[in-house]
Amino acid sequence: MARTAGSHSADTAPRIRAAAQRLFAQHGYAAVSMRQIAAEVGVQVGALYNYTSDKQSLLFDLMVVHLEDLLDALPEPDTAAGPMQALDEFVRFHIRFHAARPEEVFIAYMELRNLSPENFAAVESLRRLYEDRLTAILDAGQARGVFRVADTRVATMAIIAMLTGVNTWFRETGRLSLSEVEAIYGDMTRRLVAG
Amino acid sequence: MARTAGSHSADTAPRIRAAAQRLFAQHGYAAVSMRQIAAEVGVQVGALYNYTSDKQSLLFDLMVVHLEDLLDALPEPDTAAGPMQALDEFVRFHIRFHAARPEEVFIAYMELRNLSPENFAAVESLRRLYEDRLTAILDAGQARGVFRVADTRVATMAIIAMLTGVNTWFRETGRLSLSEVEAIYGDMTRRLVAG
DNA sequence: GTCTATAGTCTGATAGAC
DNA sequence: GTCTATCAGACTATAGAC
Repeated sequence: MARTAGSHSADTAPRIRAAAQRLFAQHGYAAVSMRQIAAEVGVQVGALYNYTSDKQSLLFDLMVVHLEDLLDALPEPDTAAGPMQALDEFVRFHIRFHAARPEEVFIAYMELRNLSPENFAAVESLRRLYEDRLTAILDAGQARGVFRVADTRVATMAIIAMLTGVNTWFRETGRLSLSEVEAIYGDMTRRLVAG
Repeated sequence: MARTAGSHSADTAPRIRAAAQRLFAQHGYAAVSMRQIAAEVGVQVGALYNYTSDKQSLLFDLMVVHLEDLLDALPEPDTAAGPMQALDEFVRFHIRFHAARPEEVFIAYMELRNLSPENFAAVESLRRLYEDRLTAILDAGQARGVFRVADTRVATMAIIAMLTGVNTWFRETGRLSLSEVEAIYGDMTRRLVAG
């Protein structure tokens, strides 16, 4: 595959993605200029528009890929194992996945209002699919009498908020290891829903 | 008290505050211009600088006043009543206070990275004081054997994240009333820490 | 206290050379 | 595919008239 004249690097596209992600997470979408992104990549601003139609779709792509990765990576519950183990697996997965991607998570939560209405709707429906996976676990546990929850939808929102909150304070170099944190949150979540 | 020549309204200051709060919450600090704020108030942009030294201190003031109000409004635990009741009161207070101030809460969480380093430190120390109030309740309950928590600091962060998350989905016109929500979260929190 | 005018800089996006 | 140059407008903050 011959390079087009003037092409200096075959992987400009992922480098633009990475630069946008880093800068959006650090300064916020609205505060970052296309020129800043170009400088981080090492190209001039005009070159960015070979890879993205505009700044908005740079943000939208980051969010969609993140949420699609999240949905793809979430393990299917082992129906033979029961709801309690499914819940435990969800908790550990959520914490591990989110701790590994602090920038993506930050952007996905903080920049929702900078999406166009259509893009916002698309992102929200992906997020809703993820929430539904936890609600299904809670409903199954409730039906079998393993869980006793006043409202599975409210419990879903409560648990996800609690788990995602880990990203606001957890540091690799901190007092607790990630697996200790997983264990503590696993315990808290079990107690939250136990029948 | 005579009006200065050219003064059209004695309460321009609070109207600037209100406009900044509304616009920052809706569009984000970085996306809002001083001209937009001035237009919302009904003055020209130059007039704003009679009331604020710059855009940054507009944001900082909103956050500080919000957090000071929060700390002032938080009831002192009734030491005779015991930790379980203190926890319940904290939960209900937190949900009620935050539900009543969605804009302030949104700004206080989303715009931290737009604070200057000194302003960020000041805001973080106020937030820390609030967190400490919950940690103290958990420590007291732990000491008396009423609570059984693996780590009171982690439980503090988990509970506050869970409670604050209510603001992302609760609507006055929704399926549940605010007092129903308070009751559900009160129950979940008790189970989270129960000994 | 509010106005208008302005300084100096930055913005997203495009056109056309190479 | 990347570059330079450019458009048309917006930005924060200030100065000085009233």
